[in-house]
Amino acid sequence: MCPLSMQDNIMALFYQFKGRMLQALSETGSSIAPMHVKSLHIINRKSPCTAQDIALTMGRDKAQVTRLVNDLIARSLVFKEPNPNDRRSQFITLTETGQQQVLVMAKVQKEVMEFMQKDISEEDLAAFNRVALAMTENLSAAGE
Amino acid sequence: MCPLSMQDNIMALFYQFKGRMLQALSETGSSIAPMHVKSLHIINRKSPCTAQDIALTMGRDKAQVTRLVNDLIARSLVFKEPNPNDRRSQFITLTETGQQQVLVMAKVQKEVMEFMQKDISEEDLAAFNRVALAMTENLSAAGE
DNA sequence: AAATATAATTGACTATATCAACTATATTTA
DNA sequence: TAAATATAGTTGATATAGTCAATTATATTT
Repeated sequence: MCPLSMQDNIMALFYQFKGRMLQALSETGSSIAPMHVKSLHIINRKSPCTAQDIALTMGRDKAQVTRLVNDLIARSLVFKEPNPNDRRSQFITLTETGQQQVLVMAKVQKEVMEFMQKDISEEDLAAFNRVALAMTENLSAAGE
Repeated sequence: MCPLSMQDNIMALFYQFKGRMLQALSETGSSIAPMHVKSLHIINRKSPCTAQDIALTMGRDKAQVTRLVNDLIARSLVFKEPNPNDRRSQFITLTETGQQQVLVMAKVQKEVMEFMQKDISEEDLAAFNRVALAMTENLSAAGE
């Protein structure tokens, strides 16, 4: 259990996971970028959703979110409505097409996850999940 | 053990890990980009190392590698020598400064890893590591 | 010797990401 | 309530990451 070899394992897993997700996504035929996928998921989960919500959830710059949302609007995946509580901000909502896209992406994610978990026991998966959660908590605690 | 919640856990872990590594790296004072770090590790491990080796190991474009190596040379972290076996290519080697930089980066990685593993038992870590390896194998098998 | 392959470079381009300045609105406080 | 301050979002400039096609100089194959 040497920390360095574990580092390598984690990095390799990250790398493979990312690559597989990208490939699976491109195989759906929809030429949608990873950042677009993440934004759509956030918009799908949080309602109402403002640009600020997206920026905070993704931990990214407001400027980038503005451009991201503009791209999504240009692709007819989302639209904006005025926020009745605050005239500075707007609510961002999925269009019909956007909702369909979210379904496709969820399916792709599920398939990659299932492929990744093939031949791994329920107990092992549960343990992995539990440790991953503990690690995430350790890392996020480091911030403050 | 629902696949979707596990997906979220993995993504969150990846995100936190990446962020912590970036932060820890910037705290060393060396303003070095992630891709530079990766290249230095590769050059450190493989000797002799050509631009082609870096491109293959990182799975990136040759053009990008050329520019990456030029940056590293400009920062006096590596240098080039003629490859005696092939006059088209050159060997890329760490300078003294480059070797020091690799040591600093390895220390940073180790610290983040240890922080991440805090209060997690040896058994759990071993299980995590084993499952991570199995998952990586599943994912890489998917390619062919 | 000619054709083909490979290593590296360069130019042009696109995507991703961040910072600082700005506009418009909200909120706080004096 | 008027002035100061904070916040939501946009824009411009710039940096980093990544790709494609063309080119040069060697190597290898036929």
